Amino acid sequence: MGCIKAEVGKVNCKECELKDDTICGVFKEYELDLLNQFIEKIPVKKGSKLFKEGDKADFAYIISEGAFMKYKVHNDGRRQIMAFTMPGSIVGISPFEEYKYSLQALLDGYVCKIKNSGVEILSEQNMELQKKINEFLSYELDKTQDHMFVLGRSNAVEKISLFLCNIYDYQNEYFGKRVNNDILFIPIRRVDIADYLGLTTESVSRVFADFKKQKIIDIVDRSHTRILNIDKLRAITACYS
Amino acid sequence: MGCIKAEVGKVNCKECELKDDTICGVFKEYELDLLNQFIEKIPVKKGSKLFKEGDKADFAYIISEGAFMKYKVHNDGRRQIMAFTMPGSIVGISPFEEYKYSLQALLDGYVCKIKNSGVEILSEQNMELQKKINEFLSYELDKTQDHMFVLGRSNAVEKISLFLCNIYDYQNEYFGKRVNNDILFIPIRRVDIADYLGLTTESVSRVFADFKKQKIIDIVDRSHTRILNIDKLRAITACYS
DNA sequence: CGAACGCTTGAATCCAGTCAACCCCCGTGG
DNA sequence: CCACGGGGGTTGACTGGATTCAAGCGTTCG
Repeated sequence: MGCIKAEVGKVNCKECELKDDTICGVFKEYELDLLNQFIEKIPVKKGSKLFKEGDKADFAYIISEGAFMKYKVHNDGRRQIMAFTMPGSIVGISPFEEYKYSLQALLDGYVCKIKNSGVEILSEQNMELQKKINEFLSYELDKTQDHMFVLGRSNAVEKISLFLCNIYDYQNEYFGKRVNNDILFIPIRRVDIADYLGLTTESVSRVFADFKKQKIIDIVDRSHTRILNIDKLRAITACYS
Repeated sequence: MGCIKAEVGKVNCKECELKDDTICGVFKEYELDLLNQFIEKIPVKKGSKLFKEGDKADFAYIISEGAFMKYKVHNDGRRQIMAFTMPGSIVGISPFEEYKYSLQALLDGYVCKIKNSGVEILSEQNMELQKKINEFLSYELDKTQDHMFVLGRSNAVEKISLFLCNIYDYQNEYFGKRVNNDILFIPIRRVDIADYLGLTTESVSRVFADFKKQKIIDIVDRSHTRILNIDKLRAITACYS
């Protein structure tokens, strides 16, 4: 992925390749030194949790490398994954005392850890940051509401189609010609896809198998799916245009 | 409801009984005069739409009286209601060019209409407002994510139970002893409840009938439901605690 | 190597959707 | 006054899509 593997610990925000794609982009050159004092870059192991729902919301995290999922679990074990979160995003930023969701890593990666109190200090001096956070939250809200539609009003085939289209578009937008656009890297287990789309693992498996039989996709391996007929996928999701 | 029926048109924000329950509460006494210049109070007819998804997002609205629903419709007619919105809330506030959802009135009421550009001007001078908007968005996001869980991981009985519990709690919190706490005023058609919960009208009807047979509720009329056994409802939704 | 995990597939089940009929209420207009 | 129509709601019979349960396979990893 196109981001630097900075040393762990203190980093130099000025040299961060990702900064213009994140919330850090609001800072002027001279402000980045200040930002540096609040930020620490730390590695994250696949499967580990940055925080859990109910934990004290002390830190926000800017994702530098890797991929994460936000989710809520109820006491009978049912889980709903709210969103997958990719490099450049900020998570855990919160005006609440406690986190409202849990965050788990899908891959090894790096995050820039910053005190939420630090964000607050910075944003009191930087109107642009406030505005950016606003925009970010509005954007998150809209994405979440779109996903509500998927959960409430789509069938299994439509859910998986849209899921694949979204990943296809993401991969094309962010990597362009640098990767094979037709092979999607999906480091997400079936059970996580299921909990994201409001299905069971079996149903996810069956729809994938069905798409394969129809030659819409090819299942390369657990985490790679080749798109053979994007038009057909788009047709299935046409009503979401 | 406990809010003033101000004259239509220009209003005096200083005298608004609702102001401390809304985003307007951030303004100092002397700032309310400035706010006045941006705000206009207008009546809203039941069934009318304040705006539709895709409309130019020129105005935000603070709900003074009435009740509204936010929703998205797809081109094949399927609809998902995102949330119901009550007095004190602000809707349509947006950093985007266009609204991302539609807003329709469930009841006759009043809203305070304010230019989004005005909100922007005000918030550049008032850090508290920015912060309040942030809090509001974070709160909305959390509520939305909770509802995602309902849509993705609950069955029909749980959905209706939670729906009723939420209204019960809302009514008790906001009206306290002033109204009969057991009779819920639900000015929402079955089809709207269905589109909110990801069900069909028939299913909603059936669950209501089932609850009635179990003496959990009594259906007074179309828009009034009496809660006979709140404990049983809470038990059904126990996993959401 | 064995155990655990993740994934797939099949068969049976069931919950919610679909289709259809009917009711009630209410407003309208002859 | 009543007839009519339409919107909203309910109920029943049937259907079907997704879940559940169960078995089996391949891969990974201690």
